[in-house]
Amino acid sequence: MDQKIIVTVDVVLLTLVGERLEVLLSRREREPFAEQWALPGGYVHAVEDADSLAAARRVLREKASLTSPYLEQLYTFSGATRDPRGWSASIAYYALVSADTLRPASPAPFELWPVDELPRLCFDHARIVDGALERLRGKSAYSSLPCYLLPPAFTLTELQQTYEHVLGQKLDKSAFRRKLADFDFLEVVKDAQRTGSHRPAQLYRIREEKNLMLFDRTI
Amino acid sequence: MDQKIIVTVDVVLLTLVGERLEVLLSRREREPFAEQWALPGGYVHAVEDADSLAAARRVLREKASLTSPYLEQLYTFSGATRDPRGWSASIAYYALVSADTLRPASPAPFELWPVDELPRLCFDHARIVDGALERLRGKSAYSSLPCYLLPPAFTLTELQQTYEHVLGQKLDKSAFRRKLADFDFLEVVKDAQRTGSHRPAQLYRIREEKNLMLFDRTI
DNA sequence: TTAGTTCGTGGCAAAGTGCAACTAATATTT
DNA sequence: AAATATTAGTTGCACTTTGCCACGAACTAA
Repeated sequence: MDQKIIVTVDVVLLTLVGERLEVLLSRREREPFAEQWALPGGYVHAVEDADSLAAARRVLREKASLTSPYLEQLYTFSGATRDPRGWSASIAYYALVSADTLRPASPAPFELWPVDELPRLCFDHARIVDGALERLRGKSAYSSLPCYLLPPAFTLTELQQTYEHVLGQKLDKSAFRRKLADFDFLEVVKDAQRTGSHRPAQLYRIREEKNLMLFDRTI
Repeated sequence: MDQKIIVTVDVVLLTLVGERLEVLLSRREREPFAEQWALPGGYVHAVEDADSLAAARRVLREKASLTSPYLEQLYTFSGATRDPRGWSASIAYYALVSADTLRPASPAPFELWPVDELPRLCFDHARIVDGALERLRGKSAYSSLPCYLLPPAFTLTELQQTYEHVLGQKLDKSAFRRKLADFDFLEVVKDAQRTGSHRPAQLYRIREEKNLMLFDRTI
């Protein structure tokens, strides 16, 4: 080994609050940059973490009490100058959760910030957030990724609006539903409807055997 | 820092030889696994490498005398058990080059192996190769990535065949050319034709201002 | 009952795609 | 010199997919 290298994981946890994507930030407890806003993260613990995914899960568990959101490796940001302590590599992950997942812990050591009104972030964390947004938006056009921003059961209109907010464009209702039917990764939740102020809407969920679906064309 | 962590870069260099994708492998010079086949790679040098991309470039320069191929970060493979020396993280990159780029250095410390007839590889390098192939194949369906498996100037038939070999399926000639025209990232090389045993073919190159193009639909 | 709103589906014109035939340009053969 | 073979590049057309809009269905509220 050439010299000691700092290895951390950082997690970009995204959720949809109303029409806006928000990201979970926490105040750093230690130097450098103590008290400033940063992504939840920390050193990889070689004794405790089997791999970097396990480290990311641990971070989410410790900082946001989350157990199993959608979690995917994003990119590794590295270099000599991104951390004042020395040459560092941050293995970045991004996580998607429904907004209500975060409600319970209210007096929490974290806050949700809209992605287009972020405070100044430590290190290169602003770039990491940008990378996560680019990945989310790019991948959402041809995958079922936005489902993970919703609770387990949702209506087709809710799903369409989620796609619209993530992609930043309106979609056609009938074309959207035709494609959902073609791709065939949802199933109706029997006898479950979203009952509101008007005609009730059928609830759907991701079919159990399907995980993230990649489509052969755009949604 | 919790404990010392090994940080390396490994590069999956892919090229198209005839109809088959091949990957560059080299024999390891040191323990562990000395003399066995592995991806070109090595420790990140904190003093020498500005970041992991620079480290990957250095590896390619040292092991394959390559200066500027298409080079993109793939994924970071990490964990306590993938390297017998301890907890390690390999920041993996993949590179694409045209076959003729590798011809010059003939008595070289590396060999090209067809991706579906690989020898036993060290560490988890077989998984890393799989990841690179998955990325290449996935991304090729909606991007100009396969261009980088060709020399700077090429005919449209050569480009179509490259797509076909990477994607593993035949494409329609007229639809393929219509889409190339729509996406508009190629330009004719004036007065340059591939002259063979029959009708000559116009040579094209990637338009200078365009880098990797992502299409809004499949090629 | 009636009006208002959202859910869900169907029709249709326009755009995109797959298939095959056609013309063009060259080398090779006769 | 003419005919043949082969690859390059284009065109026409049927078929599929998409975008747009409207309609009926189901519920709440007045």
